Formats: sequence, structure tokens, C-alpha cells
Amino acid sequence: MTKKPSDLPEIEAKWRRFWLESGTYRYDATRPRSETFVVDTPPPTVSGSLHIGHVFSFTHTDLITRYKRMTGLNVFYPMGWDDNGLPTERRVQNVFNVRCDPSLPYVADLSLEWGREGETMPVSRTNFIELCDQVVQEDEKKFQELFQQLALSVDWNETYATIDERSRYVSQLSFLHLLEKGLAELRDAPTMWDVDFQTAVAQAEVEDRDRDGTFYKIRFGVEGGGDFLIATTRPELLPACIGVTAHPDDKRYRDLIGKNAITPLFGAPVPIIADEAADPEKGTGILMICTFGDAQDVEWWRQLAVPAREVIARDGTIKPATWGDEPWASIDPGTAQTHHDKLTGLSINQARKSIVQMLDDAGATEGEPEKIRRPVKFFEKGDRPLEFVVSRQWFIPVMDKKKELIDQGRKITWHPDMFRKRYEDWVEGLNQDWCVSRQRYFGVPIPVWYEIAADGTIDYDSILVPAKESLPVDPFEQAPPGYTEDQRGKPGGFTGDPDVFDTWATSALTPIITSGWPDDTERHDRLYPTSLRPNAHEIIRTWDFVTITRSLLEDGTIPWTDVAISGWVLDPDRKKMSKSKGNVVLPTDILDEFGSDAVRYWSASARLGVDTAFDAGVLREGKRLVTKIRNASRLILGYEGEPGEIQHPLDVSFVARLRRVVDEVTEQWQDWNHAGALSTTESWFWNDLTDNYLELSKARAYAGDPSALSTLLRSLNIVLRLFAPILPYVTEEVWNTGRDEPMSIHTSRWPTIDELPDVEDDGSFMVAVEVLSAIRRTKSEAKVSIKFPVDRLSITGPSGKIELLRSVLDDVVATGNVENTEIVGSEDNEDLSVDVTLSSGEKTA
RNA sequence: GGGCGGUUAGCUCAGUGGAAGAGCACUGCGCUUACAACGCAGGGGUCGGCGGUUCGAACCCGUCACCGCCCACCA
Repeated sequence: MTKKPSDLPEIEAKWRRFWLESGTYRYDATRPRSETFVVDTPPPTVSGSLHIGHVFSFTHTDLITRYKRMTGLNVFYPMGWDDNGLPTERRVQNVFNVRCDPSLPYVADLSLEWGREGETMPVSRTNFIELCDQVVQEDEKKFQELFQQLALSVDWNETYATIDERSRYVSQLSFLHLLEKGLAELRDAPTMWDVDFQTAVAQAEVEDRDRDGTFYKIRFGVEGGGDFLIATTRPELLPACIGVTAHPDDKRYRDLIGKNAITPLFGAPVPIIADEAADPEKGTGILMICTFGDAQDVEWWRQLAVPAREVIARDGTIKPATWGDEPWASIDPGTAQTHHDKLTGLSINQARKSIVQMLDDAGATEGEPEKIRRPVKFFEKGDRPLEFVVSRQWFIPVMDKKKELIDQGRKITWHPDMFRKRYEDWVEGLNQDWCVSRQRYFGVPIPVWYEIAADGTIDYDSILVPAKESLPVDPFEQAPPGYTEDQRGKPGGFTGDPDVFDTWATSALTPIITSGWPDDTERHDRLYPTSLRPNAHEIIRTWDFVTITRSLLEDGTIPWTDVAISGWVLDPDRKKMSKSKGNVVLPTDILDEFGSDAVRYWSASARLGVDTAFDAGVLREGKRLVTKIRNASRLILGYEGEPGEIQHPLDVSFVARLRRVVDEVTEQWQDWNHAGALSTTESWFWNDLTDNYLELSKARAYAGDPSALSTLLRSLNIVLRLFAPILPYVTEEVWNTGRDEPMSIHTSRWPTIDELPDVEDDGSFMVAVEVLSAIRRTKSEAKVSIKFPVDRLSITGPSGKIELLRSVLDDVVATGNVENTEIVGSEDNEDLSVDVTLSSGEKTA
């Protein structure tokens, strides 16, 4: 070992290679379930790059995993890549400047066709998917390298991607099971819709963002005379108005209930109904029901049981008025049509301006528009507010499963427990079933076809499913059983479902993607349910929720016994680090600058579930610890002589303290408290071992005292293992110092107190430390060096302590460079009184 | 609006009924044959406020304030 830290990269590379080549972290498929610990690793989204939060939370997983491995468990620690989905599509569009046009034919060599400079090139669905595959493979390689540098003890033979064949097979098969059990339904209904991505989205992908809006007061007429004002932020939905509602107790509007209102501009008679969901405090207390402004509108629309008048098209523009036989149920259809024509084709924002102008011109607005700030629903990856659009989508019903889902959550142990509450809150707050179909391309195809009736219409009730043996299938490319490709799209033939699953519908199955489900029953029984699901808290409502859901629906199981939640990495201003804020710390930078062990030390310092401010000081501390471990090891391993029985009172006392530390640290690991385990280990290492014992034992150790040598070697051996889950590189390096054949510390057994003599601490070590500290303090105050001789050391104290001191006095004297001692027992005071007289010979400057 | 966390030294954080802690930063001393990318010693806090329980409260209870996160039907 050299002392230059610049050799860290070589040390890391050496052991990284060794671990891979010798299969240190390989899962042993022959060992029984009872000896196995299974990690359901979060597959990171493969788009762009890994960030510091990944390093943080993946290290937490690895800490637990390494500890479990050292307790003798057979660890199954796979790695998945979540490449399936929208983020990859978006990257491919940007990188290659293409867009997917499913109507185009496949082109074998796309480069021949490569588009004109600067122009977006339309490509077939298959070509598009090939480009996606290409992009993710490059990223997966980079991710793997980073994770290996971080020393994740993953079994790299066990990897998968959420778009690979195995994942598509599991995803489709599991869906077909749900379909068979009636737990997947095709519905033609209003669904939350992103107008830019032009896809349905699920509740879990929706977030509220505060946005400025304008409240317009609009005058409605009443059939038979009269009028009233409604307030709305969405006047462009006026042509979609199908009703008006107020609270039944609201005296202002009680007389209107049961009558018809007449909408301005469009003259549509619409019913005025009473509903307790109407809030008298908001706006004017009476509001219009439109198809569709929000989820409440969908509810009311169902109650009213009238045809929808959808005005928002899938691309976010205003549709022509095409509902019903007559374009307008209106007292003045011509005027209504004229007004609507002015809106048709406009974007939502343009339509809003336009209709406000028309309302103003018609004198149908009242007062000044009022600015308000209110929450608006967005797709989490989207830029424009979500709309409700009627479309045909696949749903997995969850609204009627809330109780079971909460019960399942309670069978799982959450670390820390408060996140179980967050999961339960999410389940209780569900307000719609889980929409799993997406109008995208790079995903797992929905494995169904629909019959085409003789009249050429698609019969969505006649669903054709593939044989299990043919999975995975692409219904866009393959024909259903009993049909041939030339019947595609023809009367009496079939059409493939054009959609793909939401990426969560596949990630929900990670525990069974890796387990061999359902065909390899032997493997599955050994790997499922899994032991640990680690993830950060923002995806409790997505990944954790969907995984629990799918396990419940598939076979009533829980997917894991424990969930470990990591916090976020915040910048010093306590904001979440993110690219857009420009405050990111790149993982590769800190790994290179401080070394992997130091980065892991920083992660390990944070408890589960706690958001942590990024602090380079902790990284420096970690690096300092690594250096210290190497230096202390060099001293200990450099002593010459044969170790023997531990019998010197100082050694016995010191070893007895180490026994307590081993127990305490073990208990902390068992409690999922890696931060506490680190802190306990580190303070023993730093205070007991290096600051004091290494100094006190030096004289005897240099003289080859068997008791001291044995104490030193066994302590080092144990403390290396206590540090091993956190600092895999430096512990491996020291562990193998002097070995001809490397033998990994990471497959060694976790230390137990049985390895040390069964001794009690009589306190002599701490007495020695107390006296040594007094000597050091005196020298420090006298501004002399630590080796300056002490002429006389006078100590009085209770006889018990004095006895202890006498037993270890040789070490104290040698360490303090003491020439004369005067030790007196006295029962006058309970504490030792230490008087240090330095030699008169002046220190020479 | 509802829920969950948090508030301890200048900074980052431990500590959950029994004499206020660590690391960093700061001050002083010291190149000591493991370590100057270091060591030794030291200064620094009425534990967010106010009530209460208790022999005793940073810790338990109540209440308020502030910070953060999650959720909520966008009129």
C-alpha cells in the first residue's frame, strides 16, 4: 500500500474487475428460499443521465444488500433498465430529428432515406422503435459503468430492460390474465388527455401546478324569463355547456332549479339542477357543466345522461360542432353555428380570447374580469393543461379495491413507517381507475385485436387474444389466431389495438420479470415475493402503488416484505436538485474527485427517508476516513511478532468495549439504520482505536507483545467487516493485504462477539485514556510537542480506579513519555486527580 | 382546505425521560518513525415560542409560528 490517494482509481478498478471475474455477487440458484434475500431494484429511466439522487438511493439499497449478504444470505440483486416509454421517444425525436408515423412502411436501411437537412423525417413505427432501441443501449452501457464504479453489488448476469422480450412477455401475459378475470376493461369514456403528446394519462402521472387564470362573469338567460351570472375561467367551453348547477340550499338560485337556462351566444337550453357539489362560496355560486372541464363535469354529465358536446379535439384545438343529428339544440341554431365557426380550429387560448370578445360584443359579460391563481392539472411531463377527452382506453379497475390495497400495504414493512401513511393517503385519494393504455409507440403493445364487422365497423366487444405461446406479440405486425395478415383492416377481418401500455403497467411487474414467472416455478418460488423494494418517496404513488396493485390482482400476494424509502438530495438552499435549476452535481465528478467509498460514505450518513442537503464537507470526511483506515491498517499490519492470548488488562478492557460495539452496530443494521451503524462504527474506530488504543499499545506492539498484536489484528479484522457494506473498496484492499490469493471481504461473514474472548470491561481502558488526555492537555497548554517528557505524573483517586490505573500504567507511561510516577489511593474524591509536571529542560524551539 | 415531516453550535446533522453531542468551519499548539490530504487541545448552543405533565423535559401532552413535502372537484 502506498499512501498517495491518487492510487484510489487503480485500487477501485482492480477490485471492480476482481468482483466481476470471480462472481463475488452472483446469485446462487441452488440455495433455498429461506436463505435468500431478493432485491426488487428500481429500474432507472434510461433517458439522459443519472443524477446525484440515483447515486444516493442506489447506495442505500447496496448498503442493505451488502449487510444481508454478509449475514450469510444468498442475495439476488438484479438490475433493470426502464427504457420503455415517453422519455425515450422524446429523446429519439430530438437526437434523430424524426417523428413516428405509423402509416408508413418499414424501411430496412433508414440511412438511405435520411431526411433533408433540418427537416423532421417521418418514419414507420418499426423504424422508430429500432431507433429507440439504439439510443437506450448506449445509455444502459453508461449507466452500468457508473453503477459499477459506485460498487453496487449487483449480479450483472441478472439484468433486464422493460422493453426487452422477457418484459414484453410478462407484461402481456399478466394483462391477459387480468382480461380473463374481468379485471381489465375497454372503456369509451372521457379520460385525462395531454394535447401535446396526444395520449391518455393516468392519475398517478398528473400533478397540480398553480397557474394564473381569469374569472369571467357571464350572463345566462332563463327559459320563460330572467337571467343569472355564472363565473368561469374557461369561457371557451361555453359551446360544450350541457347544464347549470347550484347548491340546493342556495336561496339565490332555488327558484331556478328545474328550469332551463339559455346559454349566451349559442342559445342552447340546458337544465338547471341542484347539486351539493356546487360550492356557494366559489364564483357566483352557480356554474356551468361542460363536456368536459374537469372530473366533476364528467360526474355531472353522467347524472344528466345527455349526449356529450365535445369541443376540444385531441390536438387541443376547437372541434367543429358535429354532435347529434342537428348541430345545435338552440333557440337560434344559425347564430349558434356562426359563433362556433369563429372558434373552430383555434387553440384553447385563442378560443378563449375570441369567445370573450364575442360575449363582450353581445353584452353577455358582467363587470371586470378577475385575476385568480388556482391549481391546474398537468401531465407531469407536459406543458399544457390536461383536457378531458372521450376516447377508447384500457382500464384496470382500482376504485373498488381501495380497502384491499391498503390492507396489502399494511402487510409490508415500510422504512421509515411514515411512508406507509403516504401510500395509504394516495390509495384513499384515488378518484379514477387506472388507465393503462397510451397512444404511443415505444412500449409494450397491448396484445389484443378487434373483429371488424361485415359493415366495416370495428366491433370492440369482439376482442381477439393471442395464444400464450405466441407472446410477446405486436398486434400491429401479427395477425390474431385464426386470421391471416391479408384480413387486416377488412370487413370480416380484424384490426390490431394500436396502443401500448403505460410504462408503469410493465414496471409494476419487476418482481416477476426477474423471478421467471410463471413458467419457471422453481425459480419463481425462490424469488417471489421479494424481500426489498427500495425507492425514493416521489414514486410511492406510482411504482409502489402499481406494483402492489398488480400483485394483488394477479394472485393476491404482496410483492415485497419491506420497502426502504430514500429521501431527496437537496441543494444548500433546500431545493430539490434539478437540471433546470442549474444546481446539479454530476455523479461522475464527485466519484472521481473523492473516490467511490467517500461518495458512499456521504450517502450512508443519511438515514432512510430523510431529505439531505448536498454537503461536500461530508464527502471530504469520507475521504479522510478512507485514508485513516489505510494508515491505521498499515501500522497494525506492519508490526512484527506472533499474536497470542489477549491478556493485558488494557487489551481485555479494549476488546470488551469492541464486543459491545459489534452488538450495537449489528442491532442498528437489523433496524435498517445504516446511518447509525456507520456513526457507531466510525466513532469507535476513530476514538477508541486510532486516537487512543493505537497510541497506548505502541510500545508493546513494537516490542512484539503477543497480547497487543492479537488485539490489534483482531480489532482490525472486525472493524473492516463492520465498514465493509459502506466502504467496499478500502476494506477489500486492506482485507487482502498480504494474501496471495484474493478472498473477498464481501463474502466473509458479519462479525459476532463470539469471535472475541468472553470478557467484561473493567474500565481500565477508559482510565488510561483519561490520564493520557490529561497529559496531552498539559503539553498542549504548555505549547510543547506531544513527545515532550513528563518529569512526574502524580495521581490521586479512589482505590478502585487507582488499581485499574496501575494495571495499565506501563502503557500510559510509555505513551506519555513519563519519567516518574506517584500514584496514591485516596477516598477523598470520586474522580482521579491528575497532576502532570513537565521536565524543566526547556523545549527547544 | 386535508395529511405527513422538520425546527438542536456559524453550516450539515445525530440524540426521543436522567449532567447538551459529532463532523465541518473557527482559535491555539505540534512535522509525534501509521497518518500535515495529519495529530493534540480549546472556544462556541436559555435544543423555534408559550403553556402543561414529571423529582427531573431537547425528548411526553397541548397550542402557536415558520420551513418543506404529499394530497385535494381547474366554477
